Amino acid sequence: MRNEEVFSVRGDAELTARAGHLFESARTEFLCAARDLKTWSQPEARAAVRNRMRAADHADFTPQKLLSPVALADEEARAHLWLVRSKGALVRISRSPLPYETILIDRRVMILAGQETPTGREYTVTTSQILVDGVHSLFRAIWDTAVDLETYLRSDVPHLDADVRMILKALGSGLTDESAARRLGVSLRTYRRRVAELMAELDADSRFQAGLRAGELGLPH
Amino acid sequence: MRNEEVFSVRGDAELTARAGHLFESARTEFLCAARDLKTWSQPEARAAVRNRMRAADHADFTPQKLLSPVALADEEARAHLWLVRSKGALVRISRSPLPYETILIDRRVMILAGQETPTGREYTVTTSQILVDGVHSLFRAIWDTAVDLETYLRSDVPHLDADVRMILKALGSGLTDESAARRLGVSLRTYRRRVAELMAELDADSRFQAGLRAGELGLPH
DNA sequence: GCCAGTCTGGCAGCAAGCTGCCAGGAGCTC
DNA sequence: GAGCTCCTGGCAGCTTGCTGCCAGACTGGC
Repeated sequence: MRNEEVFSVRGDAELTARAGHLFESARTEFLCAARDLKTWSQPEARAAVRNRMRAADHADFTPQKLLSPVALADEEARAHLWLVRSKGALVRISRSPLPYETILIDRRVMILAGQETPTGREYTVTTSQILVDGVHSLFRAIWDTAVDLETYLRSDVPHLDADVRMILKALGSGLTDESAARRLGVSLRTYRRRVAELMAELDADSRFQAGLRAGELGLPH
Repeated sequence: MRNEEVFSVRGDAELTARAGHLFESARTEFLCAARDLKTWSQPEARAAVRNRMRAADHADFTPQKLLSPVALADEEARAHLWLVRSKGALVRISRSPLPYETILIDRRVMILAGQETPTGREYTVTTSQILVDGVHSLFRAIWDTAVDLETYLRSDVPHLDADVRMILKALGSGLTDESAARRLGVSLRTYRRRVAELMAELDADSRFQAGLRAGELGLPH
């Protein structure tokens, strides 16, 4: 393998210096997987992608951002994501943590970020076609099972809420309302009220649809 | 980056020669993502893993195989998977194609397979920690959303069946049985019969549960 | 205290879903 | 054609789910 196909840099400055042009060179595809929005914060890279966005007609250049749910933790982050989205990027949320950030450009270049260290984050840049293709297919696999930002937010219900989880669990276990209500120690009326609320939150017209949504979002987890 | 951290080989013989010892060296983790069972067919590698399995106490060494649904196409493949599973490996099925095969050993070594060529398949082997960690986290993400072999087979229904898809779609769209039956041009009785059959196939007691299963399995796709 | 707001559970009635039964019809073999 | 199987759809009766309405209970503020 030719040595120049893989190299590492340490710190954002060095990354910008040695790989900044790669961001500019994006032509058809810009895939980004990250835990949150902090990693790719180098202004230069952002600017490069922004320029690219401006220049391109969006039909053939749509960045795709794949994030874990923690990226939605604060309002600022959400606002930024909506902005990104409004500019034509696709944003999806994966259930998994994605601790190591990844960027794929035009199925040609891959940039992987390592852990933060005192001397700066280390990045590995590669153009090895096998490595890029392999990671590309993994990215696609996660992308396919991730849910769209809008869908995610629309049903980003308080599922931390223990009550709702109980209802979901009861529904998912296939009990009748009567047994479920008894098991949860509430009246039939209240149980059904809860179910109706849950269905409203999931924007579902039927229980089947509610189950479907819940399953798609992986809610019982 | 030190050059020896990444190298490529062409053909199974060369892979075995230069990386065979890595298979033997697996101590705690052996992750494998593949489209089907044909790729990692080199007897030497298989034997190495088998040896490893025999030697280890299974509590701290469980290979994890992640496959796409096409791996279940024929009976022979299914039988093999059951065998693998009975020996302690975990097998999961991902909805995505996974065209490029990946092996991760002890979070230390990664082997990616490229496309088949006339002179043999090309493999890239790397021990770069950043690359390995990055791919490892992507693998984990897919693994988390993939379904267990048993679960998959239990409900590996003929969803290729256009009829069933229609029913699912109708249910998923939140129509009442009456509208759905009208839309599908069947009687209410028949529609409900179909729904009941579907529920039986999904092993569901309630429509919610059926929806949940369907959602988990990504059936509307 | 009194008032407002929120949550609960019973009741009642309707809508939706489920299923056993049976009558037809299509396609098949003999 | 007779006999058979498989599928369909109507009917009927039952269960389950859904929801509006109202009464009671609790909380917090004034």
